[in-house]
Amino acid sequence: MAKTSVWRSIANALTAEIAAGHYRPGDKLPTEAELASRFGVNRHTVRRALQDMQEQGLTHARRGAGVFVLAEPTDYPIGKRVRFHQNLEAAGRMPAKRILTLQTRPCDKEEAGALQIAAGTPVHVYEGLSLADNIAIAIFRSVFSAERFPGLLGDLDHMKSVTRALAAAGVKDYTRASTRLTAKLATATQALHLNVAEGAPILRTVGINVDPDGCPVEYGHTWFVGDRITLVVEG
Amino acid sequence: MAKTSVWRSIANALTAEIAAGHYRPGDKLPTEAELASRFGVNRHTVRRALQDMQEQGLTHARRGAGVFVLAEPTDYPIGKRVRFHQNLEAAGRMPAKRILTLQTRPCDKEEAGALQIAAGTPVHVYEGLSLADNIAIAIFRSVFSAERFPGLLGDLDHMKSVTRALAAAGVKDYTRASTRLTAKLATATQALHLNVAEGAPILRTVGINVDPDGCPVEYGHTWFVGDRITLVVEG
DNA sequence: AGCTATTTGTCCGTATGTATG
DNA sequence: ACATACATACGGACAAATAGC
Repeated sequence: MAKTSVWRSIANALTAEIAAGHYRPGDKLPTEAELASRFGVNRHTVRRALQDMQEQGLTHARRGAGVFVLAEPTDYPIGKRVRFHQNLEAAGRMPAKRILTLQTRPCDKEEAGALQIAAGTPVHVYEGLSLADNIAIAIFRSVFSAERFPGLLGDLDHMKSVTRALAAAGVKDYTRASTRLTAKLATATQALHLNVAEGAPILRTVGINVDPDGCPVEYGHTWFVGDRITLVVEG
Repeated sequence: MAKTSVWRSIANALTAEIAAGHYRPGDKLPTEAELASRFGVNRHTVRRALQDMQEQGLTHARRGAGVFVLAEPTDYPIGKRVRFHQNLEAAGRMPAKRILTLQTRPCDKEEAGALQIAAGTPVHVYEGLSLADNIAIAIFRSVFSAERFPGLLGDLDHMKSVTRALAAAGVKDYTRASTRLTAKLATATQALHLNVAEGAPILRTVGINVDPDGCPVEYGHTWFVGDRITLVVEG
């Protein structure tokens, strides 16, 4: 059990209050002095917490004015002409893959919506690390319907390939229906696995793969190390 | 001219020394106390600089051991099957565009290589801000050959559209030949324009647009606000 | 316009905790 | 066990930008 520092717990408390809607985007947070008084700490301890939140893009400080909550992230549609067909296995450049977790659990609402299944339905979750030249390149998480693919977990375990495991389950081909790209900052857990600093730039892709009938088969997240990686896309 | 703080100049000095190869990846930097003595500042001022470098993924501190230089960034090719056809004008969702700079200057080596022209050849540089709902979405920079498009600057100025300006110059259609995606951290200038915190996550795309003959016509960079937007790509 | 109080930014100094070697 | 080195927290002081009068 890691003892959490005071500034980190303050950052968590303020983040939770923003998430709960206590402070809305555009709102001004209490002054550093007020927060220091409220939490019973020195102003610098509050500053450290606010700095952390600012690095995560949650807040923004304006000297002389105050600390303000930034706007909620909004999606930005590029349009139908945009195509981003991503298939890491097809790249032929994935020398190593390390399995972090393989488990079956009830899906949450987001996963249910992506896979078009009922919430709470069991799903297989495959989390792992992609390495190239023994350097961590990305963390990925793939979610599949456990009802549709009963034996997928065992196939993934020894095949270590989503494509081949799906092929064994009868899905000969699948295509990327949609991909969303965002830049994020590395969390502590991600930083640990990817061997980067906490707060390092991360390129996150969220995608849905569908079979030839258009039925979703995989809901995948990938977190690439931003500064260590450039996705080179040739059309 | 903005007065740079002491910790920032220290961070710049150390970053330059790493870039110059004075410290190689894996090397241990001098201790905070030694650096404080060398720069004639308090240890906390050095810490602020080291923290900034760590956030950028340049260094990593291990308590009790020291501060170490991380590995150099490397490119990561995905492969030829990957397609990412991006055209912001085709999205139909770019309500506002603000011109930051319009100028003609000699191109550098990188631009020369991308546009397949000789180094030092004059190029038109179009820098601007993309806004949606009066919120800054991205900074872009487009570079064109000035010899091939003599009157482009004026067209860009009043059309405010790359597509229409190129059409006026005889390029009826152009396609994205390649795009490279990277996650970055916002620089001070970018943070200012995009109204985000310095160090906020930035999604950078670097692309080359070619005419139907395959000849490069535009070399473009775009810096999206990572947390404020998600690139939604539908295939 | 100026002026003033407020608020964040920077820098210093000190002390103590915690992990490393 | 010990010295070293980074992590955290406290305190004070002044500068710089902002907001309100």
